[in-house]
Amino acid sequence: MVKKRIDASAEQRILSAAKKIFVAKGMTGARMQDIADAAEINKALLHYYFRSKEKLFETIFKEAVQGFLPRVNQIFESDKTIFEKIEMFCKEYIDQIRKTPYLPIFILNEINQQPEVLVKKMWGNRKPPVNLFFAQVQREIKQGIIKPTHPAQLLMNMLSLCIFPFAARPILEQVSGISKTQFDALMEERKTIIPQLIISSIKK
Amino acid sequence: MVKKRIDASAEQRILSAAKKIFVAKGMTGARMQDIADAAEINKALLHYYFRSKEKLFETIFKEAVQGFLPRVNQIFESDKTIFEKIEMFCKEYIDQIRKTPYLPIFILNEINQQPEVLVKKMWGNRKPPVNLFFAQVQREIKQGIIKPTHPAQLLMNMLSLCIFPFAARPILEQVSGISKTQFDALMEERKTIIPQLIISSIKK
DNA sequence: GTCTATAACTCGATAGAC
DNA sequence: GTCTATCGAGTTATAGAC
Repeated sequence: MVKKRIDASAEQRILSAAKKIFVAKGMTGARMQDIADAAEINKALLHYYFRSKEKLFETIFKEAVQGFLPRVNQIFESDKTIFEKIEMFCKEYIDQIRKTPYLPIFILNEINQQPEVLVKKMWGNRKPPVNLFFAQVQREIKQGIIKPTHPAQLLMNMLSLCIFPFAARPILEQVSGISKTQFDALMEERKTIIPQLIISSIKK
Repeated sequence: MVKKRIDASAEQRILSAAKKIFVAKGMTGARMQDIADAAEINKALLHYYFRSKEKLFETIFKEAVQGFLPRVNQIFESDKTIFEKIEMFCKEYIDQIRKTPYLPIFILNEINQQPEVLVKKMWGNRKPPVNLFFAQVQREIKQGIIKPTHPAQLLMNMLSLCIFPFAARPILEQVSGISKTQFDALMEERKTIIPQLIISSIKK
């Protein structure tokens, strides 16, 4: 039961390599050999640590999704106005996606492949505190702070505007002829543009 | 060289089945056997009509993308104000995606898998008339009709708000606990909400 | 724990009869 | 054109030595 802990342990190297390969090629496109090569270990070790490709994938998928949420949850659970939360959310989210720009399309695609299975595995029993957000929106509507708006529309707008450009990046760059650096600059600008856009649409 | 043209020809049935399977499972996830079954023909016939899986995929992919664009192109090329074009685009686009809601995530994912190859195959030499749109935006900015805005930001906003909800549909439904019918109603509402949102952000 | 070798199986592709 | 049968490459997974 004793494992090497010199350098990164084999298990850790596998996890990191598997994440890289699965995110790049998807569940069906990734091969165990690719992962073994990236981890610089033997293929058989993958099965020693994680019984099967599917188990390994599940581990990676959970990890990927959960690494994506906690900071965002903090914002929703905090004690701020909707306006403040929207602004914090967009800035935080864009910065976070920038670090792992291929994660959104990976998650979206895999969930579309097997929605019931994966959605359950992602959150188990506790979902992100969207209900808190929805409740706050409805409260502030009643208080006359913001215009009547379906909270789901608000959420869709925030997520769409922050995430989609990364998922469509190759198309956008090609179609509109913008460079990598221009794209980065545009995304930086979006950290202020998006909150403005959304807030001005609901502010009374 | 004579082919059966009774009912749908084998070739047509293959194309339709292949589209269904490829869109649902992606290039790597789809199997030729699945496609043959869906088309109710033998696996060998797939190779008779389309030499290989890759060729068949390319055919489907091109068809899928090109079926997605012409109506949209018409709008951009038309002789309207930016405000009118934005409104027409969003309404038209949402209606179109509704008919094939799995197409966006399929296209986004496949392009992320092999960006250079597929982007070229999609448009060959002629890209969608995004440059026309960009030019018009810049013209109307100079004329003082709309606020200074990077045209690419405007395009990203339109595409994001229209497309993303479909790509993230399973997550959105699960996380925010909305039903299929509620989702449909929300998307119908978005046909007017999105243009309002975007136009009010650029109107002087 | 880590490796080599190989079993067991899937899948794209082809040969060849009709 | 359409089918059955089968090949051969590639992949997941396991057995067994060290």
